[in-house]
Amino acid sequence: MMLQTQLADLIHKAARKAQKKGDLPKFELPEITINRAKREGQGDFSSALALQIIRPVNNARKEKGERTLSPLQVAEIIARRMDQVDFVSKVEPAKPGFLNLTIDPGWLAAQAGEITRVGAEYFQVELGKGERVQVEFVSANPTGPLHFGGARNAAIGDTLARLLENSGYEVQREYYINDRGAQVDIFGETLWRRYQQLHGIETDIPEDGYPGAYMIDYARAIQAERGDSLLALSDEEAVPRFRGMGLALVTAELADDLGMMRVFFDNWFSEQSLYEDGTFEHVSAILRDQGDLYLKDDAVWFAASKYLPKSDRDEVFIRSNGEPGYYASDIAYHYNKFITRGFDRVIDVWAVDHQNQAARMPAMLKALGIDPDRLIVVLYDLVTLKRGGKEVKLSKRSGEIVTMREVLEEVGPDAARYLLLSRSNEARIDFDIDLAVAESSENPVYYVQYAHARVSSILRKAEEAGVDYTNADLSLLTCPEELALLQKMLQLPEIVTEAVQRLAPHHLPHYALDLAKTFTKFYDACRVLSADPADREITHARLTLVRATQIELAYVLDLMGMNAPEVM
RNA sequence: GCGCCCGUAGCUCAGUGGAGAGAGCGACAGUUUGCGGAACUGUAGGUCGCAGGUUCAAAUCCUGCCGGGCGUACCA
Repeated sequence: MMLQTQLADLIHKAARKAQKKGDLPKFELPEITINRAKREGQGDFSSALALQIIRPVNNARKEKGERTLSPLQVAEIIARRMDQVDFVSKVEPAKPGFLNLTIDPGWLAAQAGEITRVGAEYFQVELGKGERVQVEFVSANPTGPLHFGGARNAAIGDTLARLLENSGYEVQREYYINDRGAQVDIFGETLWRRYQQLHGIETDIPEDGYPGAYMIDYARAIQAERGDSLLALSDEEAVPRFRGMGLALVTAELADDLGMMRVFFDNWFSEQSLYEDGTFEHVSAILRDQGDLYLKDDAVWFAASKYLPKSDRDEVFIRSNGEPGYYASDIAYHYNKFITRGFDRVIDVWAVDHQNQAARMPAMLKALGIDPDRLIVVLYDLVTLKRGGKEVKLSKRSGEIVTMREVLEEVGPDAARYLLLSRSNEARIDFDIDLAVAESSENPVYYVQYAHARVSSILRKAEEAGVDYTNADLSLLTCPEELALLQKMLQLPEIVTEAVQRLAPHHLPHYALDLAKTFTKFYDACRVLSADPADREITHARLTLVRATQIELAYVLDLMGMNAPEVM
């Protein structure tokens, strides 16, 4: 159990006991929150419980005609009722009413041994209890290569999935393929025209088609496989054929590109399939039977406003041309997620320009009888690319785009993932290519990985020297840098909990940098390896601490989908 | 116009109810015959956009305003 949870339990029990024994009046206690101390002399953790409950305490006392208490006195009362435990060495009430707790240094030192014994599991928090959650992300239109903006989606979605997997959730990663509708029809037609052009036929691509050169590459791939055998097709025959072949090419390419980013999907879900397997029909029937659909201006509308008290906006369900609207697909898709496949929770990762769409999701879920809280849409802001201090446009009017692949080839997946994760979802990112490739101190990616390489180097040297530190006397770990490192290490479960509960993966890179920093300070202050026999014991203890650090650094890097290099 | 998000150190950003607001980079001044110097130490730098309010306690919650981004389709 997380240290803070244990401390909160301890204080809760003490307060309850004080109430039972009559030291404090009886009333429902608030949830106990534990804060990390910010400065020296305030212990390691604190609780402000006494301040929070001062009013009900004194109200009750006044009713009984008793004298009122100060928050500090209440803190003292709680402190007196606290159980003795091995991990807390000091409990100090402090003005104006805090309760400061100090972690026992001996217990702290012993955790280095626990970590080496248990491994990365030591840092895992059981939050999911086996809950099945789907993370749907990227889901870019399958009409061309992934542009670099999609890389942020990939980094966020995949890291959320990793966080959840390591916190007791059963996770599925899904890519939703928008393989039907006008967009892909035009894509198919463009491809067909490009194919014809390759064979010397004079024809233009559609006006609102896809002008990018990559379309010619796809046409070449088809040409390579089928030669000119498809030229005889009529337009009516060709467009769907080319649409299908193009989609297959693009999805294979998407999977390949995402693999470069170390992102792998468990499932690629076809939008079209919702219309082939009857889901759409079924959902339509449900809504129709509930009276949620109505006809207006030759289109069928879904009465979304019925389910959202603050909104008077309805959504087109079937357009006047007879084609289902995008929202209709979304209803069917989420019916499939929650009802057909029965996920307990679904996370959709969308760019912020889909904010309105996100706001409309609760209405459909309510109409389907699904608790809207089971779906969380994670919105993230856009990415701009910078090179030489200047912004590089991700997509140009010519149809050319800066692809995720070309950026990855330049900066590598580690730097890309770290930098794309390092800002909160709502913040816009300026991705500086020059910084991403810089092998210098200004690049945090290298600082973190370098710490791991350095740790590995020490352990490698120890192994070469045949040092066996398995039964080290960890009580020797007493200097400030050693204890600071241990404190920092034990913070990870809090960070992970925060990241999972708020679906905010940006806490990871910040923590990783912090951890690397704290280790490097220890490294600088405390010599680990020594040939002097007098240093034998302390060397063994410190090697245990270094090994524990290695386990944790590797784990944090893995949560971010990054490599933990032993040599750089 | 309306809706959502953002506004914190020179720059890039953490911090969403707890004590005196943090980190990285940059600037300045130092450190080093050892485990990887891609290092370490120190200094300077802030009306937390502005104004009210709630609270024992506000960068954090509420209201209004200012500035910026995004959105406001029978597109996905």
